[in-house]
Amino acid sequence: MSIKKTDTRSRILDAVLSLIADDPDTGLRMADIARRAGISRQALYLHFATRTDLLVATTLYVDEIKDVDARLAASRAAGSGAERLDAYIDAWGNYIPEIYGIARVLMALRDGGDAAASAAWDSRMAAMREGCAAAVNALKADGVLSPDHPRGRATDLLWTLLSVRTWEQLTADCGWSQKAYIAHLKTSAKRLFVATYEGD
Amino acid sequence: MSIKKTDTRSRILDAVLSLIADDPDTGLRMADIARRAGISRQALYLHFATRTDLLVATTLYVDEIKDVDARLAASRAAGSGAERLDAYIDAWGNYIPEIYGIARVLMALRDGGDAAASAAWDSRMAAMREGCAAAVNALKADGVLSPDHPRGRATDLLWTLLSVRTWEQLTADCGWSQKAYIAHLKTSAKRLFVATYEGD
DNA sequence: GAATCACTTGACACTGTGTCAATTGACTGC
DNA sequence: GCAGTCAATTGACACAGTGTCAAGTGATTC
Repeated sequence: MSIKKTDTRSRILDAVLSLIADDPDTGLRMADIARRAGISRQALYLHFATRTDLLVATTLYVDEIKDVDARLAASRAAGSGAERLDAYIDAWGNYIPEIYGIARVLMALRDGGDAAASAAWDSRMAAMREGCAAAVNALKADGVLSPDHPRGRATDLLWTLLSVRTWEQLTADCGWSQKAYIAHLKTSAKRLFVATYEGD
Repeated sequence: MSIKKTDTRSRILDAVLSLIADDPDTGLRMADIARRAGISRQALYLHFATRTDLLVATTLYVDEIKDVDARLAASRAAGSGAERLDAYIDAWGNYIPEIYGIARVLMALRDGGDAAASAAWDSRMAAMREGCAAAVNALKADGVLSPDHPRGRATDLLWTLLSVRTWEQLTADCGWSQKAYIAHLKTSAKRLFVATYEGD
C-alpha cells in the first residue's frame, strides 16, 4: 500500500520534470501536472498540500536522483587548494544545467514571497556555499588566498560567482556555451582568489 | 487638460513607488495602487492598459527622475581605462539600490514569462551593458586588458558582475554594506580585467 | 462481507486581472 | 447658458488558477 502511494508520488514528480523539460516556460499549473501524471487534479492534493510543497519536493527529488551530494563531495578529494577550486567549479557548474528547470520555478516562488519555497531554496544554496567555503579554506591553508578579500568575503564572492543567476545570465543572456562558462569561471576564480596565479 | 492627465498619471506612478518603499515584498495589486493614488481601481486602466504596462512605465519614470543617463555618462569622462572602470562601478553600483524596488518587480514579471516586461528590462540592461563595453574598450585602448578573456567575454563578465542579481545576492544574502559592495567590486573588476593591476 | 485506502467526479469559495456600461461633475467653446 | 467632452466613478461580470469539500467507486485486506 505504501508502495502504491510512493509510486503515484514519483509519477507526479516525474510529471513536473517532464513538463519543465518539454517547455521550460510553462506555467506549471496543477491541472497540467495532474494530466501529465495521469491522475485527477484533486489527487495531487492527496500527496502534496500545496503547489509550493509539490515544487519543493520536486527539487529534493532531483537532488536525490542526480546525487548532488556525491558529486560535490568528490571535489573535496583534490590535492591543492587551486585544484580543489577547479574541481568544485566543475562539479557544481556542471550540475546547474541539470537543476535549472526546477530551480527557476523555485526562485520565482521565492521572489514572489513564498516562505516555504524560500526556506527550501536557501537551504540548498547554503549547502552549496559550504563547498565554496571549503575551497576558500583550502586556498588559505596553502597560503595562496589572495589578500584582496578576507576569507568570508572571498566565500561570498565565489558563492555569488557560482550562483544559478550568474550561470543563467552568462549562458542564456550572453550565449556562452556550458564549456566556455566552466572554463572562464575557473580562470576568473583563480585570478580573483589565488594570489600566485599568473595564468595557465 | 493634458496637465490634469499627467498629474494623475504621476500620482499613480508615485503610488507604486511609495508602496514599494513601504513594503518591498508587497504584492502590488492594482487595487492597492489605486487606493494609494486616491483613485478607483478602474481609473488605473484609463492610464495603463495592463499591470505590466504600469510597472514598465514606473521603471522608465524612475530612470527619468533619477537621471541615470547623466550619471552613467559622467563615468565616461575619466582618463585611463582603469579609472573609467572604477567610475562606472561607482555610478552604476550606486544606482542599483535606487531602482532595486521596481527592478525586482520587473524581473519577477520577466521570470514569469511576461514578454513586455522582458523587453523593457532587457532594453535597460542593454544600455547598462554599453557602459561595460565602453570600460572594457578603454582598457583595451590602454593596452592593459587582461589576456584571460577576449573583449566580448570580458564585457559579458563585467556586465554579469554588475547585474542587479549579483548586487542583490551580495547585499541581501551576504549582508554586505553598499560601501563594501562598491569597494570589493572595484578591486575584483581590476583583478579580473586589468593585466597590470597588482593591488592598490 | 465489512473495512480501508487511493482515487474519482463535480461543485464551490476565494483572489486577482481585465472588461463593460451607465453615471457624475467639471471645464471648454460657441 | 447650453452642448460637448473628458476624467473619473460605481457596480457588475468573465476568466483563470488554487485550494476545499462531499459523495461515490473499485480494489485489497482481514
